[in-house]
Amino acid sequence: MDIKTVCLGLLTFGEATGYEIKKLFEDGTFNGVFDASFGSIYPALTRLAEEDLVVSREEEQHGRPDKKVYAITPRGRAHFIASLTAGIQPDRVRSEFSMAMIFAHLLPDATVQTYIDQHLAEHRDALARLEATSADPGSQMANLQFAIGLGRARLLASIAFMEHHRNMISPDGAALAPAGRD
Amino acid sequence: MDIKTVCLGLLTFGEATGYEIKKLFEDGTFNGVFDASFGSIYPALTRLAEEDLVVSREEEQHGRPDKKVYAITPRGRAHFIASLTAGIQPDRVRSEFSMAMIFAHLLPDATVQTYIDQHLAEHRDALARLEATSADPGSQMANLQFAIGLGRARLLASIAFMEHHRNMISPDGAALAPAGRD
DNA sequence: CGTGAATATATCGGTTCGATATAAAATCAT
DNA sequence: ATGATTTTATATCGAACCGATATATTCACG
Repeated sequence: MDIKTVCLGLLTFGEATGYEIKKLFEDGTFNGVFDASFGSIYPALTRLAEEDLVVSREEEQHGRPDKKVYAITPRGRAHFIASLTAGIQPDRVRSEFSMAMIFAHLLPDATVQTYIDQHLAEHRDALARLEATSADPGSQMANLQFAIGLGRARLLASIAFMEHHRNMISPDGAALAPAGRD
Repeated sequence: MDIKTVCLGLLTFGEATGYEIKKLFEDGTFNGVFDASFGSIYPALTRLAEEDLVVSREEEQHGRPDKKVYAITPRGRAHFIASLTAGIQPDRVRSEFSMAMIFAHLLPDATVQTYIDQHLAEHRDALARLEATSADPGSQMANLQFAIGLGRARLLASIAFMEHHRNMISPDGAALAPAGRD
Protein backbone atom coordinates (compact mmCIF):
# COMPACT_ATOMS: atom_id res chain seq x y z
CA MET A 1 0.00 0.00 0.00
CA ASP A 2 1.56 3.28 -1.07
CA ILE A 3 1.33 6.63 0.68
CA LYS A 4 -1.25 7.89 -1.82
CA THR A 5 -3.69 5.19 -0.75
CA VAL A 6 -3.04 5.81 2.94
CA CYS A 7 -3.65 9.57 2.54
CA LEU A 8 -6.87 8.78 0.70
CA GLY A 9 -7.92 6.64 3.65
CA LEU A 10 -7.24 9.31 6.24
CA LEU A 11 -9.26 11.77 4.17
CA THR A 12 -12.36 9.52 4.39
CA PHE A 13 -12.54 10.72 8.02
CA GLY A 14 -12.68 14.36 6.90
CA GLU A 15 -10.72 17.20 5.38
CA ALA A 16 -7.08 17.65 6.33
CA THR A 17 -3.88 19.45 5.38
CA GLY A 18 -0.58 17.67 4.77
CA TYR A 19 0.53 18.84 8.15
CA GLU A 20 -2.51 17.35 9.86
CA ILE A 21 -2.01 14.03 8.07
CA LYS A 22 1.55 13.85 9.41
CA LYS A 23 0.19 14.54 12.89
CA LEU A 24 -2.31 11.69 12.57
CA PHE A 25 0.55 9.24 12.03
CA GLU A 26 2.21 10.42 15.23
CA ASP A 27 -0.58 11.06 17.70
CA GLY A 28 -3.78 9.30 16.81
CA THR A 29 -5.28 6.01 15.81
CA PHE A 30 -2.47 5.46 13.31
CA ASN A 31 0.35 5.42 15.84
CA GLY A 32 2.11 2.08 15.38
CA VAL A 33 0.12 1.37 12.22
CA PHE A 34 1.67 3.55 9.56
CA ASP A 35 4.07 6.43 9.18
CA ALA A 36 5.28 8.68 6.38
CA SER A 37 7.37 11.81 5.98
CA PHE A 38 6.46 15.20 4.50
CA GLY A 39 8.63 14.27 1.56
CA SER A 40 6.11 11.52 0.77
CA ILE A 41 2.87 13.15 1.91
CA TYR A 42 3.00 16.44 -0.05
CA PRO A 43 3.86 14.85 -3.42
CA ALA A 44 1.22 12.15 -2.76
CA LEU A 45 -1.46 14.81 -2.21
CA THR A 46 -0.35 16.67 -5.34
CA ARG A 47 -0.60 13.53 -7.45
CA LEU A 48 -3.98 12.60 -5.92
CA ALA A 49 -5.26 16.05 -6.85
CA GLU A 50 -4.02 15.59 -10.44
CA GLU A 51 -5.99 12.34 -10.64
CA ASP A 52 -9.13 14.03 -9.22
CA LEU A 53 -9.18 11.64 -6.27
CA VAL A 54 -8.95 14.61 -3.92
CA VAL A 55 -9.70 18.34 -4.24
CA SER A 56 -7.96 21.13 -2.42
CA ARG A 57 -9.01 24.57 -1.40
CA GLU A 58 -6.70 27.25 -0.12
CA GLU A 59 -7.78 28.67 3.18
CA GLU A 60 -6.49 32.10 3.99
CA GLN A 61 -5.22 32.63 7.49
CA HIS A 62 -4.65 35.99 9.14
CA GLY A 63 -1.01 36.62 8.23
CA ARG A 64 0.18 32.98 8.27
CA PRO A 65 0.84 31.32 4.88
CA ASP A 66 -2.27 29.84 3.27
CA LYS A 67 -3.47 26.41 4.30
CA LYS A 68 -4.15 23.90 1.55
CA VAL A 69 -7.03 21.79 2.82
CA TYR A 70 -7.63 18.52 0.99
CA ALA A 71 -10.93 16.65 0.73
CA ILE A 72 -11.62 13.26 -0.83
CA THR A 73 -13.88 13.05 -3.91
CA PRO A 74 -16.44 10.29 -4.58
CA ARG A 75 -13.99 8.82 -7.12
CA GLY A 76 -11.24 8.92 -4.50
CA ARG A 77 -13.46 7.15 -2.03
CA ALA A 78 -14.29 4.41 -4.56
CA HIS A 79 -10.62 4.10 -5.47
CA PHE A 80 -9.62 3.68 -1.83
CA ILE A 81 -12.25 1.03 -1.13
CA ALA A 82 -11.25 -0.87 -4.28
CA SER A 83 -7.59 -0.79 -3.23
CA LEU A 84 -8.29 -2.08 0.27
CA THR A 85 -10.64 -4.77 -1.01
CA ALA A 86 -8.08 -6.03 -3.56
CA GLY A 87 -5.86 -7.50 -0.84
CA ILE A 88 -3.33 -6.54 1.79
CA GLN A 89 0.36 -7.24 2.40
CA PRO A 90 1.72 -8.79 5.60
CA ASP A 91 2.83 -6.42 8.36
CA ARG A 92 6.30 -5.03 7.99
CA VAL A 93 8.36 -4.16 11.04
CA ARG A 94 11.71 -2.53 11.42
CA SER A 95 12.87 -2.76 15.00
CA GLU A 96 16.28 -1.32 15.71
CA PHE A 97 15.61 -2.13 19.35
CA SER A 98 15.30 -5.87 18.66
CA MET A 99 18.43 -5.64 16.49
CA ALA A 100 20.30 -4.12 19.43
CA MET A 101 19.05 -6.88 21.75
CA ILE A 102 20.11 -9.61 19.30
CA PHE A 103 23.60 -8.11 19.28
CA ALA A 104 23.62 -7.15 22.97
CA HIS A 105 26.62 -9.44 23.59
CA LEU A 106 28.70 -7.01 21.49
CA LEU A 107 27.53 -3.85 23.31
CA PRO A 108 28.41 -2.22 26.65
CA ASP A 109 25.88 -3.26 29.30
CA ALA A 110 25.06 0.37 30.15
CA THR A 111 24.07 0.98 26.50
CA VAL A 112 21.78 -2.06 26.51
CA GLN A 113 20.10 -0.98 29.73
CA THR A 114 19.59 2.54 28.37
CA TYR A 115 18.01 1.15 25.20
CA ILE A 116 15.60 -0.97 27.24
CA ASP A 117 14.62 2.04 29.37
CA GLN A 118 14.13 4.14 26.21
CA HIS A 119 12.03 1.45 24.57
CA LEU A 120 9.87 1.00 27.67
CA ALA A 121 9.32 4.77 27.84
CA GLU A 122 8.31 4.91 24.15
CA HIS A 123 5.89 2.04 24.66
CA ARG A 124 4.32 3.65 27.72
CA ASP A 125 3.86 6.91 25.80
CA ALA A 126 2.28 5.08 22.88
CA LEU A 127 -0.02 3.23 25.28
CA ALA A 128 -1.16 6.48 26.90
CA ARG A 129 -1.89 8.03 23.48
CA LEU A 130 -3.79 4.92 22.40
CA GLU A 131 -5.92 4.84 25.55
CA ALA A 132 -6.73 8.53 25.18
CA THR A 133 -7.82 7.86 21.59
CA SER A 134 -9.85 4.85 22.71
CA ALA A 135 -11.80 6.94 25.22
CA ASP A 136 -12.50 9.71 22.67
CA PRO A 137 -16.22 9.97 21.81
CA GLY A 138 -15.27 10.08 18.12
CA SER A 139 -13.60 6.65 18.32
CA GLN A 140 -16.50 4.53 19.53
CA MET A 141 -16.98 2.59 16.27
CA ALA A 142 -16.52 -1.13 16.90
CA ASN A 143 -13.87 -1.62 14.21
CA LEU A 144 -11.83 1.34 15.50
CA GLN A 145 -12.00 -0.08 19.00
CA PHE A 146 -10.79 -3.41 17.60
CA ALA A 147 -7.79 -1.80 15.89
CA ILE A 148 -6.94 0.25 18.97
CA GLY A 149 -7.41 -2.78 21.22
CA LEU A 150 -5.02 -4.83 19.08
CA GLY A 151 -2.34 -2.16 19.32
CA ARG A 152 -2.94 -1.88 23.04
CA ALA A 153 -2.63 -5.65 23.55
CA ARG A 154 0.69 -5.66 21.69
CA LEU A 155 2.07 -2.75 23.70
CA LEU A 156 0.99 -4.29 27.00
CA ALA A 157 2.60 -7.63 26.09
CA SER A 158 5.87 -5.92 25.09
CA ILE A 159 5.97 -3.83 28.26
CA ALA A 160 5.20 -6.81 30.50
CA PHE A 161 7.81 -8.98 28.79
CA MET A 162 10.53 -6.36 29.01
CA GLU A 163 9.76 -5.62 32.66
CA HIS A 164 9.80 -9.29 33.67
CA HIS A 165 12.70 -10.49 31.55
CA ARG A 166 15.14 -7.60 31.27
CA ASN A 167 17.34 -9.27 33.87
CA MET A 168 18.03 -12.01 31.28
CA ILE A 169 20.47 -9.83 29.36
CA SER A 170 22.04 -7.87 32.18
CA PRO A 171 25.33 -9.47 33.26
CA ASP A 172 24.50 -8.31 36.81
CA GLY A 173 20.99 -9.68 36.59
CA ALA A 174 22.27 -12.92 35.09
CA ALA A 175 24.53 -13.36 38.10
CA LEU A 176 21.65 -12.70 40.50
CA ALA A 177 18.91 -14.65 38.75
CA PRO A 178 20.20 -17.25 36.25
CA ALA A 179 17.76 -16.76 33.38
CA GLY A 180 14.91 -19.19 33.82
CA ARG A 181 11.89 -19.39 31.56
CA ASP A 182 8.67 -17.44 32.04
CA MET B 1 19.87 1.93 10.53
CA ASP B 2 20.59 1.23 6.89
CA ILE B 3 20.78 -2.14 5.18
CA LYS B 4 24.57 -2.02 5.10
CA THR B 5 24.71 -1.96 8.91
CA VAL B 6 22.15 -4.74 9.20
CA CYS B 7 24.11 -6.96 6.78
CA LEU B 8 27.24 -6.29 8.78
CA GLY B 9 25.41 -7.41 11.91
CA LEU B 10 24.21 -10.67 10.38
CA LEU B 11 27.77 -11.40 9.25
CA THR B 12 29.01 -11.23 12.86
CA PHE B 13 27.28 -14.62 13.26
CA GLY B 14 29.33 -16.09 10.41
CA GLU B 15 29.86 -16.08 6.68
CA ALA B 16 26.87 -15.79 4.37
CA THR B 17 25.83 -15.13 0.79
CA GLY B 18 23.32 -12.46 -0.20
CA TYR B 19 20.80 -15.20 -0.71
CA GLU B 20 21.31 -16.56 2.80
CA ILE B 21 20.96 -13.07 4.29
CA LYS B 22 17.58 -12.70 2.61
CA LYS B 23 16.58 -16.09 4.05
CA LEU B 24 17.57 -14.96 7.55
CA PHE B 25 15.07 -12.11 7.33
CA GLU B 26 12.30 -14.56 6.45
CA ASP B 27 12.93 -17.67 8.52
CA GLY B 28 15.17 -17.02 11.46
CA THR B 29 15.72 -14.81 14.44
CA PHE B 30 15.12 -11.72 12.29
CA ASN B 31 11.55 -12.53 11.37
CA GLY B 32 9.47 -9.58 12.51
CA VAL B 33 12.60 -7.56 13.26
CA PHE B 34 13.92 -6.46 9.90
CA ASP B 35 13.44 -7.11 6.21
CA ALA B 36 15.11 -6.06 2.99
CA SER B 37 14.94 -6.96 -0.69
CA PHE B 38 17.67 -8.32 -2.97
CA GLY B 39 17.72 -4.92 -4.61
CA SER B 40 19.04 -3.54 -1.31
CA ILE B 41 21.14 -6.47 -0.07
CA TYR B 42 23.39 -7.06 -3.09
CA PRO B 43 24.37 -3.41 -3.59
CA ALA B 44 24.90 -3.11 0.18
CA LEU B 45 27.33 -6.06 0.18
CA THR B 46 29.17 -4.63 -2.83
CA ARG B 47 29.60 -1.28 -1.10
CA LEU B 48 30.69 -2.91 2.16
CA ALA B 49 33.36 -4.83 0.24
CA GLU B 50 34.57 -1.57 -1.36
CA GLU B 51 34.97 -0.09 2.13
CA ASP B 52 36.85 -3.19 3.35
CA LEU B 53 34.21 -3.84 6.01
CA VAL B 54 33.59 -7.27 4.49
CA VAL B 55 35.57 -9.58 2.23
CA SER B 56 34.15 -12.03 -0.29
CA ARG B 57 35.43 -15.24 -1.77
CA GLU B 58 33.91 -17.02 -4.71
CA GLU B 59 33.08 -20.61 -3.96
CA GLU B 60 32.85 -22.92 -6.93
CA GLN B 61 29.94 -25.32 -6.92
CA HIS B 62 29.65 -28.41 -9.09
CA GLY B 63 27.94 -26.98 -12.15
CA ARG B 64 25.78 -24.34 -10.39
CA PRO B 65 26.88 -20.67 -10.72
CA ASP B 66 29.55 -19.60 -8.24
CA LYS B 67 28.60 -18.58 -4.72
CA LYS B 68 29.93 -15.27 -3.42
CA VAL B 69 30.45 -15.84 0.31
CA TYR B 70 30.89 -12.72 2.42
CA ALA B 71 32.74 -12.49 5.74
CA ILE B 72 33.05 -9.55 8.11
CA THR B 73 36.49 -7.99 8.71
CA PRO B 74 37.77 -6.67 12.07
CA ARG B 75 37.15 -3.14 10.78
CA GLY B 76 33.62 -4.15 9.80
CA ARG B 77 32.98 -5.57 13.24
CA ALA B 78 34.24 -2.37 14.90
CA HIS B 79 32.13 -0.28 12.54
CA PHE B 80 29.00 -2.29 13.34
CA ILE B 81 29.51 -2.05 17.10
CA ALA B 82 30.13 1.70 16.84
CA SER B 83 26.91 2.15 14.81
CA LEU B 84 24.79 0.20 17.29
CA THR B 85 26.32 1.97 20.27
CA ALA B 86 25.68 5.42 18.76
CA GLY B 87 21.91 5.13 19.28
CA ILE B 88 18.82 3.52 17.83
CA GLN B 89 15.60 4.78 16.23
CA PRO B 90 12.12 3.88 17.51
CA ASP B 91 10.44 0.86 15.95
CA ARG B 92 8.71 1.45 12.65
CA VAL B 93 5.65 -0.54 11.72
CA ARG B 94 3.61 -0.67 8.58
CA SER B 95 0.50 -2.71 9.14
CA GLU B 96 -1.86 -2.93 6.18
CA PHE B 97 -3.96 -5.26 8.32
CA SER B 98 -4.56 -2.60 10.97
CA MET B 99 -5.32 -0.12 8.17
CA ALA B 100 -7.96 -2.52 6.84
CA MET B 101 -9.47 -2.91 10.32
CA ILE B 102 -9.59 0.86 10.83
CA PHE B 103 -11.53 1.16 7.57
CA ALA B 104 -13.53 -2.07 8.02
CA HIS B 105 -16.79 -0.08 7.97
CA LEU B 106 -16.12 0.62 4.28
CA LEU B 107 -15.37 -3.00 3.30
CA PRO B 108 -17.51 -6.08 2.64
CA ASP B 109 -17.73 -8.21 5.78
CA ALA B 110 -16.45 -11.31 3.95
CA THR B 111 -13.27 -9.40 3.01
CA VAL B 112 -12.71 -8.32 6.61
CA GLN B 113 -13.18 -11.87 7.91
CA THR B 114 -10.76 -13.23 5.28
CA TYR B 115 -8.16 -10.64 6.28
CA ILE B 116 -8.46 -11.64 9.94
CA ASP B 117 -8.08 -15.33 9.05
CA GLN B 118 -5.03 -14.51 6.89
CA HIS B 119 -3.47 -12.42 9.59
CA LEU B 120 -4.04 -15.10 12.23
CA ALA B 121 -2.46 -17.71 9.93
CA GLU B 122 0.59 -15.49 9.32
CA HIS B 123 1.01 -14.93 13.04
CA ARG B 124 0.75 -18.65 13.83
CA ASP B 125 3.38 -19.40 11.16
CA ALA B 126 5.71 -16.75 12.55
CA LEU B 127 5.17 -18.12 16.06
CA ALA B 128 6.08 -21.65 14.96
CA ARG B 129 9.24 -20.39 13.26
CA LEU B 130 10.19 -18.38 16.32
CA GLU B 131 9.70 -21.30 18.69
CA ALA B 132 11.75 -23.58 16.45
CA THR B 133 14.52 -20.96 16.49
CA SER B 134 14.22 -20.62 20.25
CA ALA B 135 14.74 -24.37 20.75
CA ASP B 136 17.76 -24.47 18.42
CA PRO B 137 21.00 -25.27 20.29
CA GLY B 138 22.68 -22.39 18.45
CA SER B 139 20.21 -19.85 19.94
CA GLN B 140 20.76 -20.42 23.64
CA MET B 141 22.48 -17.08 24.31
CA ALA B 142 20.49 -15.11 26.89
CA ASN B 143 20.16 -11.98 24.75
CA LEU B 144 18.92 -14.00 21.76
CA GLN B 145 16.35 -15.70 23.98
CA PHE B 146 15.25 -12.24 25.16
CA ALA B 147 14.78 -10.99 21.60
CA ILE B 148 12.96 -14.15 20.57
CA GLY B 149 10.84 -14.07 23.73
CA LEU B 150 9.79 -10.49 23.05
CA GLY B 151 8.69 -11.38 19.52
CA ARG B 152 6.88 -14.42 20.88
CA ALA B 153 5.06 -12.36 23.53
CA ARG B 154 3.87 -9.90 20.89
CA LEU B 155 2.65 -12.64 18.56
CA LEU B 156 0.82 -14.45 21.37
CA ALA B 157 -0.86 -11.21 22.46
CA SER B 158 -1.98 -10.42 18.89
CA ILE B 159 -3.31 -13.92 18.31
CA ALA B 160 -5.18 -13.99 21.63
CA PHE B 161 -6.68 -10.54 21.02
CA MET B 162 -7.85 -11.38 17.52
CA GLU B 163 -9.34 -14.70 18.61
CA HIS B 164 -11.24 -13.18 21.53
CA HIS B 165 -12.36 -9.94 19.93
CA ARG B 166 -12.91 -10.63 16.24
CA ASN B 167 -16.66 -10.75 16.87
CA MET B 168 -16.44 -7.00 17.60
CA ILE B 169 -16.30 -6.16 13.91
CA SER B 170 -18.50 -8.90 12.51
CA PRO B 171 -22.06 -7.76 11.75
CA ASP B 172 -23.11 -11.11 13.25
CA GLY B 173 -21.25 -10.17 16.37
CA ALA B 174 -22.92 -6.76 16.21
CA ALA B 175 -26.28 -8.51 16.07
CA LEU B 176 -25.38 -10.41 19.22
CA ALA B 177 -24.01 -7.32 20.94
CA PRO B 178 -25.87 -4.33 19.52
CA ALA B 179 -23.45 -1.58 18.61
CA GLY B 180 -24.26 2.03 17.78
CA ARG B 181 -25.31 3.16 14.35
CA ASP B 182 -22.92 4.00 11.49
C1' DC C 1 12.94 42.01 22.71
C1' DG C 2 14.88 37.92 21.22
C1' DT C 3 14.91 33.01 20.88
C1' DG C 4 12.72 29.09 19.84
C1' DA C 5 8.87 26.25 18.71
C1' DA C 6 4.91 25.51 15.74
C1' DT C 7 2.46 25.93 11.19
C1' DA C 8 2.81 25.15 6.27
C1' DT C 9 4.87 23.89 1.99
C1' DA C 10 8.53 22.39 -1.08
C1' DT C 11 12.78 20.30 -2.92
C1' DC C 12 16.57 17.15 -3.54
C1' DG C 13 19.97 13.57 -3.03
C1' DG C 14 20.29 9.17 -1.57
C1' DT C 15 18.21 4.76 -0.06
C1' DT C 16 15.26 1.15 -0.67
C1' DC C 17 11.60 -1.49 -3.00
C1' DG C 18 9.43 -4.37 -6.50
C1' DA C 19 9.60 -6.33 -10.61
C1' DT C 20 12.12 -8.44 -13.81
C1' DA C 21 16.01 -10.95 -16.20
C1' DT C 22 19.34 -14.65 -16.68
C1' DA C 23 21.15 -19.21 -15.96
C1' DA C 24 22.00 -23.78 -14.41
C1' DA C 25 20.81 -27.63 -11.44
C1' DA C 26 17.61 -30.09 -8.78
C1' DT C 27 13.15 -31.86 -8.09
C1' DC C 28 8.76 -33.19 -9.23
C1' DA C 29 5.09 -34.57 -12.32
C1' DT C 30 3.07 -36.99 -16.40
C1' DA D 1 12.27 -39.76 -20.35
C1' DT D 2 10.50 -35.36 -21.01
C1' DG D 3 8.74 -31.31 -19.55
C1' DA D 4 7.53 -28.02 -15.77
C1' DT D 5 8.58 -25.91 -11.56
C1' DT D 6 11.53 -24.67 -7.82
C1' DT D 7 15.88 -23.36 -5.89
C1' DT D 8 20.29 -21.04 -5.91
C1' DA D 9 22.62 -16.82 -7.23
C1' DT D 10 23.33 -12.36 -9.04
C1' DA D 11 22.06 -8.03 -11.28
C1' DT D 12 19.51 -4.01 -13.00
C1' DC D 13 16.21 -0.21 -13.21
C1' DG D 14 12.42 2.83 -12.53
C1' DA D 15 9.45 4.18 -8.98
C1' DA D 16 8.67 5.08 -4.25
C1' DC D 17 10.13 6.85 -0.14
C1' DC D 18 13.03 9.02 3.50
C1' DG D 19 15.75 12.57 5.82
C1' DA D 20 17.54 16.77 5.74
C1' DT D 21 17.12 21.17 4.55
C1' DA D 22 15.04 25.73 3.14
C1' DT D 23 11.70 29.46 3.56
C1' DA D 24 8.43 32.35 5.86
C1' DT D 25 5.34 33.76 9.42
C1' DT D 26 3.05 33.55 14.05
C1' DC D 27 2.94 32.58 18.82
C1' DA D 28 4.73 31.71 23.40
C1' DC D 29 8.27 32.13 26.91
C1' DG D 30 11.49 34.51 29.64
